Amino acid sequence: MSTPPKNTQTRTPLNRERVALAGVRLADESGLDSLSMRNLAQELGVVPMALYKHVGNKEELLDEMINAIVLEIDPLPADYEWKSALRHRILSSRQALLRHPWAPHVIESRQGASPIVLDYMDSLIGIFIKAGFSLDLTHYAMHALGSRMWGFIQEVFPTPAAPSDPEEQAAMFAQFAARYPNIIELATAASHPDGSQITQGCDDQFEFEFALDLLLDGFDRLHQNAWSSQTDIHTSSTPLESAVRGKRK
Amino acid sequence: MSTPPKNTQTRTPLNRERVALAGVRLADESGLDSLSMRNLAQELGVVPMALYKHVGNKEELLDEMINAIVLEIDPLPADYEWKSALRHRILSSRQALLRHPWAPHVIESRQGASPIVLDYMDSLIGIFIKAGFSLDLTHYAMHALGSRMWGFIQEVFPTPAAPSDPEEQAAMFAQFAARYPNIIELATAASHPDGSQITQGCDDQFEFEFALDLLLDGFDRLHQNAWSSQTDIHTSSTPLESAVRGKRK
DNA sequence: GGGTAAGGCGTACGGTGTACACCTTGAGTG
DNA sequence: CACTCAAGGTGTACACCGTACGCCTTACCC
Repeated sequence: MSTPPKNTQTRTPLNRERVALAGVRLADESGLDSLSMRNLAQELGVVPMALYKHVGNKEELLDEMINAIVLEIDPLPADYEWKSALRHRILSSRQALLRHPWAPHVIESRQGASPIVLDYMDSLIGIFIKAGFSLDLTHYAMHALGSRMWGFIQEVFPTPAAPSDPEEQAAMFAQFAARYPNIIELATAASHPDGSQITQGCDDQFEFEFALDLLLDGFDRLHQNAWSSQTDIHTSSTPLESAVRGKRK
Repeated sequence: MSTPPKNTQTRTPLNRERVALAGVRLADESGLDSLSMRNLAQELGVVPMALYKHVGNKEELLDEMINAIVLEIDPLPADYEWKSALRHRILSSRQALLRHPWAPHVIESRQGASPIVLDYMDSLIGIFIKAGFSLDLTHYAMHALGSRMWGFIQEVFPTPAAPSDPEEQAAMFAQFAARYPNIIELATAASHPDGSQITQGCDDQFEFEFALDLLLDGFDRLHQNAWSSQTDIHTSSTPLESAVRGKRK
């Protein structure tokens, strides 16, 4: 019987990390839809079931892929001012996620954070606490950040692609303007503002920082006004109003 | 040949809406994972491929299911003040989505809004515009709302379930406290605050309204200060600061 | 009554995740 | 050296998925 080519030395055995990294690469290059256990196995020159010696199931694979990305986030500087530290951390996370466009969708589908993910969240909470925020306010601030703590926010504001044919485009535009006057007004204003500075429709980065700073400034104000969910909850139908406008009486 | 039982009158023919509604029901009762074309067909007493006479493909089915939910949202009152109108509309959307826990995940997975979804967004934009908001600010405000305009926000703040065995639980707690001191501090504070008013860990509704009001108040302040992305963008590294703190100078 | 089209049916294909049994290899030990 | 044993890779098989394609039944209209 003919001996197969001896490639024993080229075959370094797989492990959890190499599988996860290959998963990240495959998703980066071919999209999340292409990330099947079969495709991934082929990419690694291995039979599909071999992967299960390392990851248990596909969910675990996805968990591990997220871990790999979270580890790309910049560590905390030693000394910092809370707002800029949060800002920097979150924008760094955003950069990491922008390198892996499939990641937000996967993060949202996780249930139960891995230790590495918990490390990240613990560090964010630590920033608030170290700055003297009450645990109460810290709690709600973290919830208010939501997925923004990862540097992304679900884009639920689609811009339907216009057809290329100009005539058809005009017809569709007219039809659109009739039914959605406000959307059209917004869209046309954004495409050529006064200064004609904004070229394409949207500036994702600016939009993100706009909302992030709005939240951070809001936290700041509540913190300085010693906001508390306990004292506030029954004094106003909108619980923030009194604190936000300054403690009146 | 034996004639099959004549049930012609009981069999009302399917249509797009009935299929969508059945899909909503099935997802409500059995979860989104159980919503396969096969299961849905069985629920309707029909063969799987029959559905494709009405919906084209599964994505279309999901689109239609979302439409059905959006139509549950309260209509706009005739006269309104912008902040309470937005608040009411969004909280009403939240109520609709709470009845269908699978909906957020589906909404996020959509690309390209249906006419009915666009109607909803157009109405939100209209609230801002009618209140005199600049198109500029309206644009960023809508983005800042993100998925919050639907009344949900991705919960990326999991609370891993504690094991039932008390001894094991204590061990896990100690281990947790060592690695995630801030998370533990937050969690223990939330579970028995000063007034011991909060019973369970979190109050979703309050958390949601906290963040919503924080944003709405922020929009309000920017609007009153005549905020603009153009004038602001180069005067401060954090674009909001100058406007938020009041136009100094 | 004959044509027509809508709507339901049946089969089949290629894809998925993964359970289970098997085989190969290399290190450790008598 | 021979033996064991476990880790890691293999192969087959199953249930399920979305859906393409062709056929058949039924209701209606001229």
